[in-house]
Amino acid sequence: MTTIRDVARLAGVSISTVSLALNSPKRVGAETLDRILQAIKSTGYRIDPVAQTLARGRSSLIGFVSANLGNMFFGDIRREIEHQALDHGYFVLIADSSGRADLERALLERLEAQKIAGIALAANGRGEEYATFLRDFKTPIVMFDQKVEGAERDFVGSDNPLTTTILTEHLLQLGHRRIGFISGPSGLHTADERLKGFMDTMAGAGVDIDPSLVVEGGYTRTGGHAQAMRLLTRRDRPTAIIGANNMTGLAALQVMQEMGFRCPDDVSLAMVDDVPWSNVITPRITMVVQDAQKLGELAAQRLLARIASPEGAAAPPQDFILTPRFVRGESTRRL
Amino acid sequence: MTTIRDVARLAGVSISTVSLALNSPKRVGAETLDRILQAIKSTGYRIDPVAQTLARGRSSLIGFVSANLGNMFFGDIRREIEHQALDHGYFVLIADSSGRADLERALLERLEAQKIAGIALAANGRGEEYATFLRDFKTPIVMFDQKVEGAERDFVGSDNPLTTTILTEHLLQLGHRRIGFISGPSGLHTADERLKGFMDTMAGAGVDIDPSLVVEGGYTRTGGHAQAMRLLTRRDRPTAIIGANNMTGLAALQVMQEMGFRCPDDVSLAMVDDVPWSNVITPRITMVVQDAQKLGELAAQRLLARIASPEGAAAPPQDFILTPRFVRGESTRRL
DNA sequence: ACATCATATCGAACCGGTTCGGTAAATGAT
DNA sequence: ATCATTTACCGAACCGGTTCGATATGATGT
Repeated sequence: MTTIRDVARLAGVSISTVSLALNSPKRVGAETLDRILQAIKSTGYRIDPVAQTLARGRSSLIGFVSANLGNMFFGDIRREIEHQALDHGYFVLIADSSGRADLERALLERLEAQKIAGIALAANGRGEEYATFLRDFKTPIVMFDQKVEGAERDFVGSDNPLTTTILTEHLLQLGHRRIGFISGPSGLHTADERLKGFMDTMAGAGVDIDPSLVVEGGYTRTGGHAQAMRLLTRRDRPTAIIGANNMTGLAALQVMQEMGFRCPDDVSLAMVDDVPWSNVITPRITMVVQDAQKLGELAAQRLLARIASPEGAAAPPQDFILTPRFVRGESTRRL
Repeated sequence: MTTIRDVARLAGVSISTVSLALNSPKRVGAETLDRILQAIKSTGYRIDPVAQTLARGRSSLIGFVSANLGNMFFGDIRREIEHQALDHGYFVLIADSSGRADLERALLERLEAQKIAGIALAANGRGEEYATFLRDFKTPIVMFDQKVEGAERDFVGSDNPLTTTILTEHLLQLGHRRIGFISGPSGLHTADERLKGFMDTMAGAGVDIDPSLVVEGGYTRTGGHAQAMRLLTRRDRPTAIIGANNMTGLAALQVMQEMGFRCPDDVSLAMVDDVPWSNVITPRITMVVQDAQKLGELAAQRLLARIASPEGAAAPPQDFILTPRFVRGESTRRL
């Protein structure tokens, strides 16, 4: 492996001059610069990113931490961030927390130890203490999807109450009153907001909510399945179900199929977020989708800006809230 | 940040002794070791992985490079590798090549510059020259899914010819003769093998193959969609279609739905590999699935073994071929 | 009691860069 | 012609570890 010293020797300059030539070429004499570049060419010199990181105290890696890469929603965001990062010379280190707050925290500390330049985080930790942890983190963090109150970080997300408000209004308009709601993990930002969107809309329409129809599916397939099963085995089962995310929504559909209910004839269904092959699923599910690509784009821009310059780093944290889009399917029918 | 020197000072020993205590504790006196550990505790010292990497010439990062993280198949493998890597103190750096060979190569070189400990690779590059590139790579590589002939690396994959052999025999038994085959990118290992499995089985059964029914869908959704469209708009369309992977298989189903064909009544369908929500897709698709988890497990074990010891590193490359499993759905019918 | 050997610890070189203070030459001001 | 300032480059310290040869001490063999 050729080092900066080899280049310096060949070009007949000191190593500090080579370093200078690499980092701020204009501060080096034109002719000297030429010789150095020539030497670099002929030796095939590649800068060692590890040594550079050690010396600079900062690497050119960006971390991406989320709960579930398998979920298309996070996958799309990841793709977009990765794309932009590569454009700016950054490499993306991806880590999957599996939704476990303790693991997530360990991952973040590990990333920090790697002197990572910045982190895009869909947080799963919660609470005062976690917010403090995030706030005091020295590495720039841009949070997406999940907002942690008190973390005082940039946040990119969707209008979550609106997602379920739209779905609930849609079902109310179709005449549904007994609506089951499979919520996400209570305490999680999006889960609480989506639940609130549902509750408020129901209350706003003067419809009583049967509390036993509001269950917690934890945003997971298995959780959604279990809770949908509970809802649908009741004698007084709901006429419609809302899944607070794609996993729980589809899990509900699966339960309907397993139990021989037809959707939407027997039970209507609506959910938040899309999945990759939704258009070959029968019936086409009515949903509210977030613009994952746009979210990723914003998150990446924000993070790169913070990393790039001291001014960017000093800017006050800002929230970016996108409006989700309603996609009508055939999984809901008029009562 | 506290460094090893702080610990040394506090424990009243030299920094080399601290390093020794950390790396081979048994070579340090019991009492000294105690003092050092105590000093580490009280200072909250964490070793700096970057400095360690620079000094050692090797990091504790493992790279995972594949074409498409969104595809559940790769996602499952990733999860398994990540899991095992974390258990052994390694961090997984994930990179998505989007199936582009040039990008993949750049990623690999970049990972190597990071002095990564090892790489799990689902290769998309092909050809003699690429094989040489992989063979001469200094970092341990374990390839999975896609085998590159001549790379002389460990390989973990499935019996690919068997995947399509099983599906083809199944369709032949049901009386199908005009079978459309949507292949993967020609030149890609699994694609070629799966195509061969189809061709050989047809030939073995004495059935003539209409070459125009064999199309290249490139393993992608869009490619599969376009080719399925071509197959299904023909006057003499096939009675059954095989998708060489999950993307192209589902794309074919989508085309059928768009064109108003019913599956399996009008056209039968079978494919290789599963997708996350296949059990809510109507009809349940007949498929041959690989054991992704097992593949990931084997790949991780192999890679960790190579990384761990010089003996492991020296072991001759070995192939691990798993047998795929047939899952009968309702997407194929007797003619 | 003396040579031999293992054990515990240390000092210094090294990994490959960055950065800052300093010097010598060139440029500009007066 | 003299002094001030800029420009181009260098030397050395530093980032935070690892590793190896050297040294001092104590144990073993005879």
